Order: sequence, then structure tokens, then C-alpha cells
Amino acid sequence: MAIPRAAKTQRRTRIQEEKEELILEAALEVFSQNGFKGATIDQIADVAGMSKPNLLYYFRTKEAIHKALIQRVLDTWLDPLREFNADGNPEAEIRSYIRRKLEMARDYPRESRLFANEVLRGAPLIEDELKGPLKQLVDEKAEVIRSWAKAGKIAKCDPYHLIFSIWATTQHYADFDVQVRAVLGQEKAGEGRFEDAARFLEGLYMGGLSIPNK
Amino acid sequence: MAIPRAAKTQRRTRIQEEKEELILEAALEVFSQNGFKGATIDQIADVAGMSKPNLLYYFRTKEAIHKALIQRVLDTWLDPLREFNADGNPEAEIRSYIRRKLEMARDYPRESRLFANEVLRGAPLIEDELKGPLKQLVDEKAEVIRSWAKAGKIAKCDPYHLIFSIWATTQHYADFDVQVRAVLGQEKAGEGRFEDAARFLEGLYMGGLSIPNK
DNA sequence: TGTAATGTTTACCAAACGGTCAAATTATTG
DNA sequence: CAATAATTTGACCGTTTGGTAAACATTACA
Repeated sequence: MAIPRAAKTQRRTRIQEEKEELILEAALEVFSQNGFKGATIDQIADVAGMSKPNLLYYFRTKEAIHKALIQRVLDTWLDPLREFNADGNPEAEIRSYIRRKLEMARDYPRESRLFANEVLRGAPLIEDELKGPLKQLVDEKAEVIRSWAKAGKIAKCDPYHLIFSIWATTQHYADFDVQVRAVLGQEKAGEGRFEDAARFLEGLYMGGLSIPNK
Repeated sequence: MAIPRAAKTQRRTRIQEEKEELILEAALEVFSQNGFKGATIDQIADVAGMSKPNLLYYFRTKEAIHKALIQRVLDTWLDPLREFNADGNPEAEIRSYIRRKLEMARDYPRESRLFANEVLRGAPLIEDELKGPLKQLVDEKAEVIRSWAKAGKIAKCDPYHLIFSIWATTQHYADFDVQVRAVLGQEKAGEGRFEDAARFLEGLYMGGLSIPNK
């Protein structure tokens, strides 16, 4: 009798790992499209190709799925910022950060939307993550940017709002994809829009952050 | 017996106008916080201070409320872009557009979130609006920006992505407010963040759009 | 191979939800 | 002041949804 929900033996089974992976992938699909309240367990189970009770054998509640999923996504989501290198060339670092973020918006739009949905509804599940690890990471990188400005390598600017603006502009292409496509129209809304966006954003930031009178 | 739902007499009653206004205000509160599926009619009725059947007397379905609300919001939401003046000074026009959008994010965050929620879920209710009136308006203003660039008044750039980036950066402060507050921390997350954001964004865009070698 | 742990399914439940109905109440107007 | 139209309410209904119970099937391992 397996009363305990896949947690008695401390060690995770092969099947457990496979099925949990399957469920999280399905959950990403469903949650990112419908938000937390809009998604149903039945939907997720359906996409995952299993019955609802079977899914609930691995995750006790809908919230548990969402929590596990968003924790995992949040972690990889911040990788580009972690790679931000203090010793590198400022312009090159910022440029490649924008590129990486834009690539993620292009290649992982579901993750971006999942995150957007969560923050939009007040981020009840990741409040601590935001105020702790995320804030710490941003604080650290903001200090780097500030030091660059102080050293006269880039124009003086508020490093926090610089980071916010990069987040906003890049994730916009994932989160507001429908709107972007609608405005660009059928002709120009192909995959090339990410290249266009990259070109524009690099131009904007390189121009905006360069020292006026060198 | 008033079988027809407030629509028999063609002319709207005083009570109808008042109550519909009340409902839409309550709906804005609830929808913007919980999204379409996350919001319930009971919640809206509660906030509006009336019974559910009474609310449903004015709007037949939940979707009808949402549709009416988003139509109204979308209209005023685009006002700043409409004010964009081709004959004005390019830098001043862009600067004041950013300011206005940022003021709207500050003063009408619920409207911004309502819109963000709708676009995130694929904008099923306003697809036509986006592909029609919105696209037209943006096309028009993009042409203005392009002409400025051609005349050498601002740097060459993709006008569509310029507009997207202004939308993204300004609305970010409404839609991702929780995250912004969390990262800035208690000390710096006061109302001053909008002033800081305005300063940063104006600096970024004025620098990024200025002609390199004048 | 037997047996205990793990995994899966069918049937089900209670609460929440969108929406209806008919009766009761209030506002408007001839 | 009638009488008619507009508004409000409480009771109710069918469906969806998150989650459970227990029987059944499969896997792992001594």
C-alpha cells in the first residue's frame, strides 16, 4: 500500500523522475497559456498523457505543481544575469546580456509568460525569492554597472532601472507576442522580428550609454 | 415584468448608467488582479456592492463585462500615442510620450494590468482591435518617426521597435510592480521610483536617439 | 519467485462557479 | 394615484474543478 506520495524512501525512483519531468513540461505548457487559476489539473494531466489521480500521486496539489515549476524556471531564468561579468568590456557585456535575454524570449516564451503571469498576480509563490536571491543578484550586478559609470566607461545612469528596462524590452517580445505580431502585420511578423529587435535595442543602449563628450 | 435586460427602451436609464459604471469599476479592480478566468462574478458583485443576479441584469455574462471593460480601457489607453505630434520637436515629443506613459503606469496600474493579462492569454477579445485600429495608429506614428530619422532629426532606428520598447519599459512599472518593489527594497521602492525611472528612460532615449556625429 | 513497495485507475465527493427563474420591490409616468 | 416598466432578491440548477478512497496493476529486490 503506497499511502505516502512518492516520498517514503527518500530516494527518487526512475519512474518518479520521468513522470515528474513529464508533468512539469505539461504544466509549463498549460500554466503559461492560462495562468494559475485558468489552468486545470485535468488539462495538465491530459497534456502529460496521464490520469488526474495519477498526476496527483506525484504532486499533491495544483499549487505544488506550480511552485515546483516556477522554482525551476526562475533558476534558469536568471542565468544570463549571473553571467554578467564585472571584468569584461562594459559595452560588450551589456550587448551580450541583451542578446541572451532576447534569445530566451525567442526560445523559451512559455517560461517568460509563466513568470509574467505569476508576477502580474502579485507573485504570491515567489515573493521570498524576489526579495531575497533575486534582489541580491541584482544588487550585485548593479554595483558592477555603477563602478563602470564611475570609472567613466559608460554614461552615468541608474543601474537598477537599466536592468529593469532590459528585462522589460526583451521579455516584451515573449509576453506581448500577440500584440507585437498584430502591430507588425503578417509581412513583418516573421522570425526576423527578433533580429530587428536585437538591432534596435543594441543601438538604443549603445547610444544611450555611451559617454556624450569623450 | 422586465424580461429584457435593460435594453427594451433603447434609451438608458439613469440607474443603468450609474450601475454599469459601478460594475465596470469593480470589474476593473477584480479582473486586473486575478485575470479573466481567475475573477469570479461573485467577487465583482461583492466589490460593486450588489447581488450577483442584479449584476447579471446589467451584463448578461462574465465575458460581456470583460469585453465592455477592456474596450473602454483600450480607448483611453492609446490616448498618449494619439497625441504624438508630427509637427513637434522630435526629442520633446518622444520625451513627453515617455512621461505620459509612465504617468499612466503610475496612476492607472489596474488598467495596465488588465491589458497585460488580456494580451498574455492571447488577446482573444481584442484581436481585431489590435490588428485594426491599433496597428493603424502605430503605422501612422511609425511613419512620423521614420520621417524624423530621414530628415536627420534623430538617429536612424526601427520606429516599431522604438514604440514597443517605450511600451515595454513604461508599462513594466505597473505590470511588474511587485518585482520592481522587491528588487528596489523598502528604502528605494517609494513613489520616487517613477521619477527615477523617468530620469533614466529620458536619458536612455535621448542618448540613444541623438545623432552620433552632428 | 514471492512479496512488499510503488504506481495506476475507476468511481466518487464537496465546493465553487456561471448563470437562470419567478417573485418581490422600487421608479417612472400618464 | 394607478399602472406599467425597471430593478432587486433569494432560491435554485447544471457543470466544472480540486481533490480523495480504495481497489487493482506493476515494478524492484531479497
